[in-house]
This record gives sequence, structure tokens and C-alpha cells, in this order.
Amino acid sequence: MTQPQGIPRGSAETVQILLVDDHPLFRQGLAQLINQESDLEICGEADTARQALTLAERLSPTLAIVDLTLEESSGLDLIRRLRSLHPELRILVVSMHDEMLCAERALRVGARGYVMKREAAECVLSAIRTILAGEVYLSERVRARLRPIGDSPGGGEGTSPTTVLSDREFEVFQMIGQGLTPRQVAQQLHLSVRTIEAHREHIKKKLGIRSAAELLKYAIHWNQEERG
Amino acid sequence: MTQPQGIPRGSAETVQILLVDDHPLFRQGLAQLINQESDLEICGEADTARQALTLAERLSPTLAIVDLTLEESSGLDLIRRLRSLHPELRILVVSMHDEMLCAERALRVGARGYVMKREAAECVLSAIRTILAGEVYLSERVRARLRPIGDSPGGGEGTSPTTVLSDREFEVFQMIGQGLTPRQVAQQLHLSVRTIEAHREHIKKKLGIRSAAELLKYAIHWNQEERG
DNA sequence: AGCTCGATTAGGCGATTCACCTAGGCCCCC
DNA sequence: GGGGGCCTAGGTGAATCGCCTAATCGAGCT
Repeated sequence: MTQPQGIPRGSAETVQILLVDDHPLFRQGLAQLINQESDLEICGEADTARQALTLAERLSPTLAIVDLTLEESSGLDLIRRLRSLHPELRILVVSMHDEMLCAERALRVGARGYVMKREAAECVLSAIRTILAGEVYLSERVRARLRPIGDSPGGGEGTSPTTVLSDREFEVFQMIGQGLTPRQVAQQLHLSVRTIEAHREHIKKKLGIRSAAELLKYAIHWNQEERG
Repeated sequence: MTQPQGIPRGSAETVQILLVDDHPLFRQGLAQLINQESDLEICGEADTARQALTLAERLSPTLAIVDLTLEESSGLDLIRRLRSLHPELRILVVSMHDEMLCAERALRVGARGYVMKREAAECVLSAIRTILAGEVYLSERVRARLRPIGDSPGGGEGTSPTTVLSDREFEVFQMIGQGLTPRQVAQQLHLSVRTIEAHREHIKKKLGIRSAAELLKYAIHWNQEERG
């Protein structure tokens, strides 16, 4: 029961939902919550990006719920690939990361909503129904934040990793903050070690950091404070 | 169904377990997993420390499963209070934080086991049964790090950098935690870079840490929270 | 339409660091 | 006197760092 797999019940009446998360217990809780709704149904579960792509192909769900931090690959990458292979697939991100930091990135690569894991169960159901209705689901906080698009280029004080770094750079920054070596990051993202090192150099330049040790220290602290 | 509360079924045959976690979905997944076992039963759920203390008093469970990061209070504090009010209550920590950084702390305040949330569901059940059998549950990695003591009786003073590391090693450990490179440490201590590297290797061996990145992560966190 | 600019990817190269090994001088304890 | 831990430091091969160049691509400016 806890192994991820596709178990289509074949109901034409229920909305088919694919669940992508590498936390078995969380997946189970979410599955039970959703299956309690008479019009929603988990049609498959995946704990890796590869498995998610396979199941999306085989089950062609209406909605996919994906975690941003998978074991072997980036959640953002998975969303991009899902969107390009299945343009009509709606994607809801359910992540433990702070929405203020990641929601905008998730939307940019094609997600239709973002819910934090610490949120109440009702939020997930609300998000699902909002997205199924064709709208975008975000918390009030993030919605307020996304309205003003004004930035201050030049020497502004907006030197936060979230605003200055590009998507890829931010991704690498986070993985560095988890104590991963360049080699480990490269393997997880399926990139060359040199690419990761190049990203790291760009991050250092943007944040005004000189040594790799300093960057690691900064990334660790930042990662620690900005999540539940 | 998703609201935390005490619902004692009153079975004298099953082990009563109190669940303390502020993530509703995770709590639900964990509850379902545990209730599938015929001899285990979730007798109550709490999402705050206050509620946990109330339910522990009312339900007097055999085991409590608590998350380290609750909304309004520290999980460590909760464990301390639970232990002092109910000395026979066994406590299992299930946290999303890295075990290398938190497991020892949790054990010192009275927990009997530590499982990371990213671990498989089976690990939680193993941990529960190990603790019910009167033993301590830890991952192989953490156990390896805590092993070298072997002689401390009674109070169980753990393996903290302060007690295991020599003076010089601890000094180097602290400077590493400040994000200094080996070269910088060497210059500051008027020693060869090789000596610093040797110290670092010894520190890693003593603490059961494999890579320099992991050591840096551990050192930064330890320096941050200070006084193990 | 042409052009710049940033993002992403990746390789080269010399210096540095990593991980694992040996080793001498020191001090303490059995 | 013989372990054993501590502090020091070198050797070696692999990996990483820091600083280059560079191709591709899309977005935006002229």
C-alpha cells in the first residue's frame, strides 16, 4: 500500500490526480484526504521524476500534485517537462519550502498553484478545486507580493538570493545549503560538474561572496532560517 | 477527522500512542500507517505543545511521537516537560531535520529514538517496536557517531564536539564553523595547512562524518546553537 | 532586422583542498 | 618500558576552487 504505483480505478466520473512526492507518509496522508472526496481520486503515486513522467504518460491525469524537492531531480525541472509533454495537465505544487521563496518560480515554469505542507488540509482541497476551475491558487501573502513588479536595479538593497538569483542559480544555491558537494549537485540535476561550478561562481558574484566556504556558510544559514 | 483530538478507543490490548505534529497531512499519513498495525493505536493527536501536555495527562499513552519543530514552542522543550511529568512515557522523534544535527540533542532531553521524515514508512514502525522493546532507535550513521563513548554510565552524556574533541581539534572545529578555509585557519593558528587538514580528518573520524561539506554544515549549526 | 545582454551549458588550467596514508616528538598511564 | 592519544606535518592522487573562454538561446532594446 505504501509503494508508489498506478492503480487506475477507471472512473470516468472522478477527477484523476497524480501524486508526486518522495515522502511516503506525507503521500499517504494526502492520498487519504483526497480519496475521501467523492469527485476526486488519486490515480497514481510517484516518488521520482522519472516515475512521474511514466505515470503521467500512462494515466493521463487531469491534475498532478508535485513536491518541489525530489530525491534525484529538481521539482521545477519535472514541472517543466510535464508541462511540455502534457500541456493540458494542471499542476499544483505542495512543498515544505516557504511559499514566498518558491511560489513565483513554480508559477513561472507552469504550475497553477502553490500550497505549503504546513498548511491545513483544507487548503489543499481548496487549491485543487480552484485549479480545476481554471484559476490560480496562491495564499493571500504571495498574491499581495506578486502584484508590484517594480524592482530596483543598480545598487538597491534587494540583494536577497530570491530576487537576485535566477531559477537555476537559486536551485543550486539551495542544494549547496544542504551540504551537497558540487559532484552531488551535478548528479542530481544531470549536469556537468563544471556547470555547477559556473553557477556557483555566478551566485558568488551576485551575492558579493568571495570564497566557496563563505558561500556554503551563507547558503546553510539561509536554508535553515527560511523554511519551517 | 483532521482536527487533532483525543479519541481513546480504550483497548487494553493495544499500545496507546500520542501523535504530536503540526502538519495535518503528515499526521494523517502517520496515523493511518500506525493504525494498520493490529497492536498499535493512535489514541490522540496534538499540533501544539500545550495540547500535547493536556492529552498526555488525560490519555496516559505508552509512547509519544513528536516532531521537533512545532509552531509555538520547541519540540525539545516539549520532550523535557513530557519526560518530567511522565517519566515512563517513551518518546520517538520524527523530524524533517537532519538527524546528524538533531538526534543527539533529542536523546539528551529524553527521547528514545529519532527518525527522519524522509525515511521510509517502515523505519517508523521499526523505531516504534525497538523503543517498545526498551531499546534506543537510531540510524546506522548516527549510531556510528555516538559509538566511541561506550563508557559513560547513568546520565548518558552524549558525544558532543566539546567532550570528544581535543582542545586543538575543537578550536579548529569552531573556526571551520565560522566558514574559514583551511588556509585561513592555518594562518590564524600559525600552523601548516597540512596540520589543519589532519585535525579536520581526526574531527571527521570522531564525529562519524564523511565529507568536508557535511562537517562544515555540522560545525556551522553547532556554532550557531552553541552549548550542546 | 540587428544587436546586446543575461541565462545556461560546458571546457581549460593552475592553485588549492580533499581523503587517506605514514610518521616523529610528546605526554600520560599501566 | 610499552601502549595510546595528541599535535605536528609530509606524500599522493583525486576533487574542487577561481578565473578564463565560449556556444547556444531567448528576451528586449534600437
